[in-house]
Amino acid sequence: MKTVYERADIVPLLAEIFRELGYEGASLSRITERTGIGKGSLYHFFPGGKEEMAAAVLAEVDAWFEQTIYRPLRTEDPHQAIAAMWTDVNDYFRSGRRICLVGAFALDETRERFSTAIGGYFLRWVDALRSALMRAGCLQEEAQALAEESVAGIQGALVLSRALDDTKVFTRSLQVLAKRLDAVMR
Amino acid sequence: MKTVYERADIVPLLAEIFRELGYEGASLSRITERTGIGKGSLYHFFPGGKEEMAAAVLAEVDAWFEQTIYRPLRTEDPHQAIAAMWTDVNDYFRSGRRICLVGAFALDETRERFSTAIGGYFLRWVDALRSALMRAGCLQEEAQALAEESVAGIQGALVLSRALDDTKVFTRSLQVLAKRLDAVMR
DNA sequence: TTATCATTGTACTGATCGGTACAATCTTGG
DNA sequence: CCAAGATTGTACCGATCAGTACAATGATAA
Repeated sequence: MKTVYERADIVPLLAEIFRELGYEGASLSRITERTGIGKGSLYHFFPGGKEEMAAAVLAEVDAWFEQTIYRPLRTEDPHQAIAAMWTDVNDYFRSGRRICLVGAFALDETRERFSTAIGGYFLRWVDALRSALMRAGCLQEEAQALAEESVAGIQGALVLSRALDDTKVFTRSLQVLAKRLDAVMR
Repeated sequence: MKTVYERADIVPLLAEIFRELGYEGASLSRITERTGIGKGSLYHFFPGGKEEMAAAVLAEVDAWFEQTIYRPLRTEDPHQAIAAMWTDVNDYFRSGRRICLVGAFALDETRERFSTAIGGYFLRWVDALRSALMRAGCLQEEAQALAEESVAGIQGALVLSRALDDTKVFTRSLQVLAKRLDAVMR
């Protein structure tokens, strides 16, 4: 018996493991144990080993946000795009039960390994949100501050809701942040 | 030649290492390498091994916040205590160059190990801040929401400023959060 | 001084780490 | 069908992991 995978099927499984265990905590044996995928397959699709696996996960996360969140913020109706962002983010992070892999990597030495990917993810999120806010009537400085506050607020809500083990903290935080943006968009 | 330590001298060194490397990333060999303290000494003071070391670090962090931040928020003049909180937090986290160990532990599986310590740290922070806000004239619900938003905002600012590698993001975020509290305290 | 006890450096253990080698198995195109 | 290449399971590698054992060294008090 032999199960055959594609690289595209493996990346989401890896993502969940890195999310739960962190980069250092995700050992090859725990990856094979949780996914049922042997080392042979893993090193066939990711010859660069664990670092390439994590890089692939980061790239997929980035692509999802780029397509689902950033691009609409930059190009579509700002009110609609921002409203969609709040609901998409709440769904994506499963009301705080799921963490932001990029944010978690930013906190420990893993940051050094993936600094450009991590920096780009947050830089483009803030930029895209600022763009939407400016098109909705905000001045540049105010839009920049609000965008930073929103993105940071999401990350902080993930930390706090997980620490308190309370998904309501996350959902409520998102509502507060959303209302703040609504208040300045005219 | 033999250097003699006390447990109280070791804990801050361990704290810095866990902060930079995370719980899984902080191996015994890297601890001895960075601190110059041998395994003999470490297991003499912390017979429970790495887990006891991390628990001691968490306890010291908690004690520092309890004494420096939480207690003043609960018992002293709320305006002064809140103002002191912002400056103390900015100093403690070195304008975002230093991370919150408790917040970082909350994000990966390390949370399971120390869930009560992690939950207590954030619960008491939010409670203390809410207490100060209520004494300053806030209604309970508003005070609770603002306290959660402030604590989460600090954690998020740490993530974002580290991801963007920009201490100004952290300091500016703290100023924005501080002004929001000032605005509702009358 | 000497006896006692706390503290430390070093050598060691078995387990697990990330990674490699490679033959066996599957899929696919001719 | 068969050949070629893609994919996988398993055994293995040296390095490092957390933790233990213990003798040597330091401080302390009688």
